[in-house]
Amino acid sequence: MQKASVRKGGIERDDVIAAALKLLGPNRSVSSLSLREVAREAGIAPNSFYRHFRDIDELAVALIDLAGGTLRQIIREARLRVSAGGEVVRPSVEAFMEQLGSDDKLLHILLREGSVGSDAFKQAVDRELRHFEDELRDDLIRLSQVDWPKAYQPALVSKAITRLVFAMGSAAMDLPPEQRQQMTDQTVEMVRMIVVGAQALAREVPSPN
Amino acid sequence: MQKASVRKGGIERDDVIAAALKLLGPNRSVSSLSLREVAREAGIAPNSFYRHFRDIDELAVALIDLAGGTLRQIIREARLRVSAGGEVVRPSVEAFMEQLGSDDKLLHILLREGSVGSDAFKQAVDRELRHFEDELRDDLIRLSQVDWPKAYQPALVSKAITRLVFAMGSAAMDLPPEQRQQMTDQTVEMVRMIVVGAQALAREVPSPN
DNA sequence: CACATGTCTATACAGGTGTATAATGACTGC
DNA sequence: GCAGTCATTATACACCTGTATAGACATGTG
Repeated sequence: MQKASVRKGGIERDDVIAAALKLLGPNRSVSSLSLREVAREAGIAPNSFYRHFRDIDELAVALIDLAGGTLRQIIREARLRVSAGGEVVRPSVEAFMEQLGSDDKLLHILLREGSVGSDAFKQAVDRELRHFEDELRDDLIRLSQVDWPKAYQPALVSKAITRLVFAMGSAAMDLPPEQRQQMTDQTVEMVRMIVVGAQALAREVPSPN
Repeated sequence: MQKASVRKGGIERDDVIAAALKLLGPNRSVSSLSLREVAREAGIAPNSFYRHFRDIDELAVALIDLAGGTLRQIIREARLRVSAGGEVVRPSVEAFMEQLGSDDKLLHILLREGSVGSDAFKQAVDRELRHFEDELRDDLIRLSQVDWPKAYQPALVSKAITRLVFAMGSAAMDLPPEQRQQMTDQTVEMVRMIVVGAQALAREVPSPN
C-alpha cells in the first residue's frame, strides 16, 4: 500500500530505467531516446511508460540522479585508497578512470551529456557535478590541515580539478585501454600542476581566509 | 566554372549551413536537427539537401570545421592582446570568453557537443580541439624562450589549459553576464595555477628535454 | 456476489522522418 | 531552334513518433 514496489511480477520503474540504459551506447545519447523505444525495450506498451514517468525528460533526470550514486562510489573508493598510502592525487584519479573503464553507463551519461538536453536535465547534471566539487573541496581542506601547507582557495582548486578530470575522462572514454592509461598519467600530472600551483600562489599572495 | 558559387541567385551550401545555425540554440543540439527541418528553414525542398551534403552528419562536420575558424580567430585575437600588454593569461582567457558572449553559435557547438553524435562528428571536434592545443603549446614554447623560465612539459600544460578552459566556457555559456564574468575570473586563476604549478614542478624535476 | 478501482493493453490518429521516383524548368552547346 | 544536362521540385512511400481513447483484466471492498 506504499509506493509501487513489486505489486505483481509486473514491470516497475527500475525496469524501465534498466531498459533505457541498455539502449545507451557510444553513439546513442540520452536525449536521442524515444519513449516508444524505451517502452519496447522494457517490454511494455508505449502508454504504460506514463505510469512511471511523466515524460522522457523525467527519465533522463532519473538516470542522472542514479549516476550521482556512481559518482559518490568513486569518491568513497578514492578516499579509501588515499588513507591507505601516502599519495593523494594518483590513487584518486585512478579510481575515477577505473570506474570509467567498467561498462557502467551511468558515469558516461554524467560526463558526456551535461550540456545538451532539456533545462531540467542540465540542472540535474550540474547538481551532481557541484556535489562532486564540494566533496573534493572538503577533502582538500581536511588534507591541508593534516599535512599540507595552507591551500590557496580550495573551492577554486576543487572546481578546476573536477572540470579537468571530467573533461579528460570524457575524452578517455572511447579510447583503447592502453591510451586510456596514458590519459590517466597525463591527468595525474595535470592535477599535480594545479595543486602545486595553488600552493605556490598561496605563498606569493596569502589567501584572505 | 569552378566549384559552385553564385550560379544563379540560388541557394548554396553556405545558406544551408546558415539555416542550420539559425535553428540551433541552448536547447537545440546539432544531433537533434532533422534534414527536413534544415531544408525547410533554408527554403528548399528536402531532396535538394542532398545536392549540398550527403547526409545530416556531413552538415554537422561542416559546422564543426567552420567552428574551427572561430577558434582560430580567438587565438589570433588573444595573441594580439598578449603582445600588447605584459600579461598573458588574462587577455587570452578574456578573448575566449568574449567570443563566447557573442551569439556566434559556432563556438557553442564545439564546446558542448564534442561527445555526442556520430563518430565522424566526434572526430571532427577532436581534430579542432587538438589544433587549439597545438597552437597553444607552440605559444607556450615561444614564450618560455623569451621571458619565462623553461616550461615543464608544454604539451601537457597546453592540453590541461585547453580542456579546462573549454569546460569552464561550456559551463559559462548559459549563465547571465555577471556570473559569466565571475567564471572568467575563476578561469584566469585556474590557468595561472596550472602555469605556476608547471614551473614549480620544472624546478623540482627538470624536464627531460 | 456485484461493483468500483487501478493497471495494462490494443487501436488509432495526426504529424514527423529519410529518401525513391518522376516531372518541371532553366541553362548549355550545336 | 532544339536536344541534352543539370538543379530543383512535387509527390509518394514506409516507418517512426507522442499521445488520446477505450477495452481487458485483476484486484480490493461492500
